[in-house]
Amino acid sequence: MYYPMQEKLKEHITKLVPFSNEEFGFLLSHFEHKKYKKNDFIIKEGKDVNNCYYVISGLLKLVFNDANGKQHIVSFAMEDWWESDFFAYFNQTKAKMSLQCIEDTEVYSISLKNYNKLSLEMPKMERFFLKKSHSGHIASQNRILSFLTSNAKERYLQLLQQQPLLFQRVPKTLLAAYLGVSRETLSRLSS
Amino acid sequence: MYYPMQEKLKEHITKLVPFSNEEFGFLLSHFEHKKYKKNDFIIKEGKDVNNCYYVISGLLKLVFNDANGKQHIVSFAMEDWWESDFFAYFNQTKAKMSLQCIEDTEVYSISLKNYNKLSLEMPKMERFFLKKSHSGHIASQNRILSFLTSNAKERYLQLLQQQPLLFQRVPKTLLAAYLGVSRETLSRLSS
DNA sequence: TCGCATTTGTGATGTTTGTCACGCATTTTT
DNA sequence: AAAAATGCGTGACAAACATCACAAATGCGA
Repeated sequence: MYYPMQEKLKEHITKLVPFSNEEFGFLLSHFEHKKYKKNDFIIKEGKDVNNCYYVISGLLKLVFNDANGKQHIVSFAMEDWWESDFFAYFNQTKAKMSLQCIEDTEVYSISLKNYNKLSLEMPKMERFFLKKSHSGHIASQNRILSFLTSNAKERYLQLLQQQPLLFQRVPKTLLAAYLGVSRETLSRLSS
Repeated sequence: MYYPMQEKLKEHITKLVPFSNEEFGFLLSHFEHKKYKKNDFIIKEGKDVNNCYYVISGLLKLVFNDANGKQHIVSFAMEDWWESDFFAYFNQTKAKMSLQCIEDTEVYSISLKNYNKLSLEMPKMERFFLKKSHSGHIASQNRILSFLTSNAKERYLQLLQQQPLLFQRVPKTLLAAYLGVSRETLSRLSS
């Protein structure tokens, strides 16, 4: 029997760190497969964050809601991304952000307990997590740099170039909340 | 004989992951101790990035210089911070940023070769690097959030609250380059 | 298919921030 | 000690961006 979801994760992981089929079967047993519908909350602000998520398919937004009711999008999590409210996850505190489905989404989830267990049992898996964390950190730094060096129009053009698919999949309002400009300004930039 | 610098690193590491004196001696042998003077470049844009640095004492800035000759400060690295141009370091490419001393600075440096060697030889050390990388990633996300949710004055006040020491140690011009505002605007905010 | 919510564009206006210019104090260099 | 560079504040003006208001278009559920 063929499991395309498993193959996706397997390729994703072994691209960075090689694993045999047996090893992969073992590490997979630490994950749970879950499906969510559009608009479902995977993580809700104020609640516990028990899991970290690998996106098999679909699209998520990691959102911070400020005191004025405005939403700010820290990241979009697409296919092959790992996402969570990492601070709350690793420190076992309540979520300050929400993780919500923009589209129907399939994920593998791993609890912190299993994350730690797996890291201890399989040093190669800890190596994988380390590499992923490095790229996440680097990606965040690049986003910081775009705020420092670029104005709204330039950030808009950079995103259009780097993630053209996003413009077909999410409403402009959300892109504005990601770019840090108002909806109206974004609308004027794109015309 | 007493080595205060070694003690600093030892405490810094064992706070997250415990090591015996023997183990620490072994891991320390993978590092080099170096001293730099104010204004020295530790990493220079366009050059190779052979090392990652732990700051024993002093103060560094991680800077990106844009096409217009403006400098943008990605981060200040103080005592107990780890810093490098991580993209260039892990991918063995030329530096896109510079790491320069704001004050006379002492560091421990580790080459990528030794970083990988150490990670393989001591799983606990890989665990330490993983935890450090997580906190770096989380810190970057918080910085992104401050750009999304706050205007110049609010970001200025947040920095003042979170890093009050910085205001005594670095010129306002650099703080402005970190906050993403012009020197003049920052000057008006603080008066 | 109808009705309603969501999405998007656009004008008018005000606020925030950047840029250029200047003066003066402080620090560094020679 | 003189000269040069750096740091810092401030005025005047321009550019970027937010906000409020409204209308048209689109999508989606009953």
